[in-house]
Amino acid sequence: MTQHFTRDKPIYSQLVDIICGDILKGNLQPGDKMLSVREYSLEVGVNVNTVQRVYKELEMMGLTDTKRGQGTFITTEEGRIQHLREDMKVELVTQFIQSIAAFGFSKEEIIQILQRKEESK
Amino acid sequence: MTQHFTRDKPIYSQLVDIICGDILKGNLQPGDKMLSVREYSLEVGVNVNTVQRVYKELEMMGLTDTKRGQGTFITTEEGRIQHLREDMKVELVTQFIQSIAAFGFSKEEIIQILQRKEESK
DNA sequence: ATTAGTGTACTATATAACTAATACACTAAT
DNA sequence: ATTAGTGTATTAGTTATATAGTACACTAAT
Repeated sequence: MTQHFTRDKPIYSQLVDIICGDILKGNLQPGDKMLSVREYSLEVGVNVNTVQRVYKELEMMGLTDTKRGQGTFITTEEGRIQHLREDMKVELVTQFIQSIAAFGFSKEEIIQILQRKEESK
Repeated sequence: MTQHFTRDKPIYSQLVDIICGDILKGNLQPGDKMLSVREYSLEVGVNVNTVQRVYKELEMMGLTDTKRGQGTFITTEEGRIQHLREDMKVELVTQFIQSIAAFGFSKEEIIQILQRKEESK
């Protein structure tokens, strides 16, 4: 079950994004035990150290709790998840607005296209 | 006049973006002579080779014409610029939609925020 | 006490991306 | 022919990323 990665971004970073997405979408619920670093490294076909870095990032973001010897678990403090959700939203939108301004598009012009687009699920 | 760059993206790439923006916004007009690689390298405080890479990219994108010994000029084929404009627009929106889907946001939710945001110029 | 499963730390290596320094080559004007 | 201004090529060094291998440390179950 190897994953496909883009080359414009480090693998560990893409994995963080994927897991964040799974948490925000509820695929990973508070309290859920995550795969061990070794299991997950096999699952996605990367080195253990890469996964370790992913898990470290997630813990620094406050999204996971690591219990040495037991495993890594999705945080049960749902406030943190909601917080992440809001932060993500704002950051995404802010960056997007910066981009469209940098390239000389108007907000209205963009919203128009956005509304016409199919929702990609 | 040194520029400030972010560290999550190569300098050359940021410079390409800036120049693309200037072209799309009309700050750089078709036929305009660009700064020489050496001038521009001083202007933004990076190495000549970095600028060279920027100019190479721009030429590959069809946005500039390079005349060895004379300089680099904004293309006079305005169709290319319009083409770039459309491509940029679609790409920006597409990537954005992918992101918001990956993190589990709905399009409507995002458009709402987008509309409330100030236009950042 | 032992064992299996977990996260963690460390060192080393390979590779690619990025940047830098320097030298080369073309063009136009004098 | 020379010179100043241009783009181009080559080589080298730095950094980030990813990987590999190995060893360590904690926990729970037996």
